[in-house]
Amino acid sequence: KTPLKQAATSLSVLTEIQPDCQPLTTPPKPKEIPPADPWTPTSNLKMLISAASPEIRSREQRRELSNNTSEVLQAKHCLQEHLSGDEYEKSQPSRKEKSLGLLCHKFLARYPDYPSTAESNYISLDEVAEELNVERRRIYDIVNVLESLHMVSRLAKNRYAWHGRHNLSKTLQALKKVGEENKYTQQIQMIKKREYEHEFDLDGERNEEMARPFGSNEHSEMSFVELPGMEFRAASVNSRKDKSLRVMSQKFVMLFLVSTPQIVSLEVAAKILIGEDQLEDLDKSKFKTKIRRLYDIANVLSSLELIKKVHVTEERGRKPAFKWTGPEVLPNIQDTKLEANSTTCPPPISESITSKEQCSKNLFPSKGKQNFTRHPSLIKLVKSIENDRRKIQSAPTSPVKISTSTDQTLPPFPSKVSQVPAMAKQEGQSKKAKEMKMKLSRSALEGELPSPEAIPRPEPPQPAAPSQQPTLTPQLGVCPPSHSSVSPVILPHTHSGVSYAIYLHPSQAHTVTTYSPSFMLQPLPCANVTGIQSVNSKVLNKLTTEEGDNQIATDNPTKSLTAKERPTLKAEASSQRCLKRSQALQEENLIKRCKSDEESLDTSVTFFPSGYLIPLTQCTHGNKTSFPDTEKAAICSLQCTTYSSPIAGVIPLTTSDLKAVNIPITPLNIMVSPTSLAATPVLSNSCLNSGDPSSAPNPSSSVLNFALQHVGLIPAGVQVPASPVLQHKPVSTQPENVSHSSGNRNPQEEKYLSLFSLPKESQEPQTVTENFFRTPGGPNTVSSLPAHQDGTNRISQGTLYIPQRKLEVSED
DNA sequence: TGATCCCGCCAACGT
DNA sequence: ACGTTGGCGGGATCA
Repeated sequence: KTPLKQAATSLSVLTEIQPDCQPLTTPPKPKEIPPADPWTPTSNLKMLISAASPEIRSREQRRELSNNTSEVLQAKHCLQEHLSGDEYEKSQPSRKEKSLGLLCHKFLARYPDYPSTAESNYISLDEVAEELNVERRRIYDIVNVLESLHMVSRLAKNRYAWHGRHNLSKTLQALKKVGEENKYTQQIQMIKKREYEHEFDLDGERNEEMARPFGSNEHSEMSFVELPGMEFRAASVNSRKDKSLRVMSQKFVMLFLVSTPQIVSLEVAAKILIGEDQLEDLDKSKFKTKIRRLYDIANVLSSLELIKKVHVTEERGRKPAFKWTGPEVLPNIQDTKLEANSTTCPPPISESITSKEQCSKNLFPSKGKQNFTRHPSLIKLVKSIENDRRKIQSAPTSPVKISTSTDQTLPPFPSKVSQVPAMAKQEGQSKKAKEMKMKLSRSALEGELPSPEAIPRPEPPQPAAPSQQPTLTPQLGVCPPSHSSVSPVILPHTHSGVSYAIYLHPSQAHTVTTYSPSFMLQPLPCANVTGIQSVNSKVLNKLTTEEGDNQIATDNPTKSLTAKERPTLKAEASSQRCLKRSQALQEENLIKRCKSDEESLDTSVTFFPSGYLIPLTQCTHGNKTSFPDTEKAAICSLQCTTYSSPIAGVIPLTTSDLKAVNIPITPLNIMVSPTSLAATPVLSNSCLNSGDPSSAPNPSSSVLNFALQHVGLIPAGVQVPASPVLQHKPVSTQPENVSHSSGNRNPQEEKYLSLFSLPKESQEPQTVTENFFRTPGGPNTVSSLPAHQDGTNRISQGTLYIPQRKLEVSED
């Protein structure tokens, strides 16, 4: 059965790429079949082209495809050349044409990003291997990493189920969480520090310090594969103990999610991954092997557009690294985001399911997808739920230890084994309850929202269902939905086809709902820093739009739908470039201003904690949940103590708490500066924040996480070294994270986009400063906007950043 | 050259 | 015993 290496026929080759979603069934393209020998180089090229073309066709702009695309294009060129003088067939496919990245693209092209729940997308390794004409071994590489992201799950022997990106955000959240728990951030710094030291003192004996394992608390070998929530892998058929690739892939991703400038160099990643298991064996060959593997993983992740390759230039030279380009991962909250313009963007559908913890307002969980796109979805929902349930039941019983996310409380996802039983239990109530709930929520919604269009997702009351769908959102129970004020409002745009996005501070959200849109204009006048920004952004926006750029917000609605189903890739936000520039400028300034060093670092460290107020409420809720019981109990208590001070009314420094609102009224995207809006103190926000699906990640939770880290850190005895250890990243870098991918843009991102719409990002190298000193206010403000994305940023606002090293990141 | 990473041997596993 | 998975690292390619 193993596919013969070269046996594949050209026919099969032609097959791939159908935009259509049905995978296995894709009928062979009738296209022309080269009469002659199937294996001429030409045929290969054709194959490549065919693979590439769909993407090309799509309006791309996005440099996004970056490597892969370019490769394809190159291949194409080659083809042309060859065609003209095809006699001497070039050698075979050329290494590039066989690259894992390309292969992965082809693989991904066969399945929809967001497969409908109903349909079962099965993957047969044999078939795929045959059709793509590669050895099965290669498919394993791809599938393994996809599996680590829960984009596929193994069903049985030669079978996998395709989930697409539905679970992605949940998975990423989980990974982020685990990463945080593992203190990867610290580990990274540690490594950097070491390197740094090495640079200076060449003697570099890796003695004492080097050898010691990171942080005092050995996060034991939590290196297991975690199954974040959802996927319950087919119990029975679990294969060999997961060893590397899968785990490695997850860890690799964690590094991105945890590190601030979301850039991770291979070297660092390899060290961390190695270090984790074995203590230091600086085995060179081992290192090399690790790197090799990382390339494999990186290729797949690149194809998924989650990362992209860049080069980091330090004094030492240029090092290969990767930058996260995937969706921003919110802290635990869930993100039901309110999609401001669901129309335009492919909905992040699955988005995570929220944790029930939040009171979210999920009432309006709009996951964009269904809300606007299709109603009948309800039915589907139910179905999917059932499906999920089924899965759960079948979940493996083997205990997996997952330190991570398992919270017994209401885990955002039902994953851990331990949870399984609970879930099963729920089953009973299951459907019916859900349905009822749905109804309720729906009605509630309708009452609130003027337009019937928005269909609220039904929420399971409890912890629920592991459904992959976004559907299950938060529970009503916690927070009565009734509060429009609290929750972000989505106004379905009824009239004009155009969707608008308005971002408001949570506090104002209700206002919006309640009042006429006219009020929207008010905020604009506000002049704080942010306000200024917003103005600029507006201008920018306009410009961009005119250019015909791919402004997501303005794009035509129809497109989104299509896009959703299509495997194609989205381009990167055009805005990046601008952002980068601005960042660069800022950085420059900053750098000039501060050249401090280690000392400063110390300072910063010290200051860190101070300056933030954390809303109490949240602490209780979300946080609690977030910690795993036992082990972290201690920490937890600590945290609670720390944070419990009643500061409910306080608003986090960050300006970022914006809410997105979709309003039909004005055709413009109006950005309200958060700050201005923020002027009004937020009421009890626990609910607000946490619940708000739309943008802000739950601040408190983020804070907690952050705090956790610190707590752990400090007590841990890991004193913060004077060196480059602290790395909080300036928000500025964040913009890069804007996701282009089809569906996963979250509101925040949207906000971002709107704020800065810039010409698409170029490939020029950008310079990034890892740590710099940041002053409140001032030019940096801009950068702070995106800050709310994670707690860290939020916190960091008051912090000082010291320029540590300047890195140049260049893209290929 | 160094960065990438394809290839496929072959061991661990499942059945 | 045989087929499936998938570590692993040599060494070919690419830049």
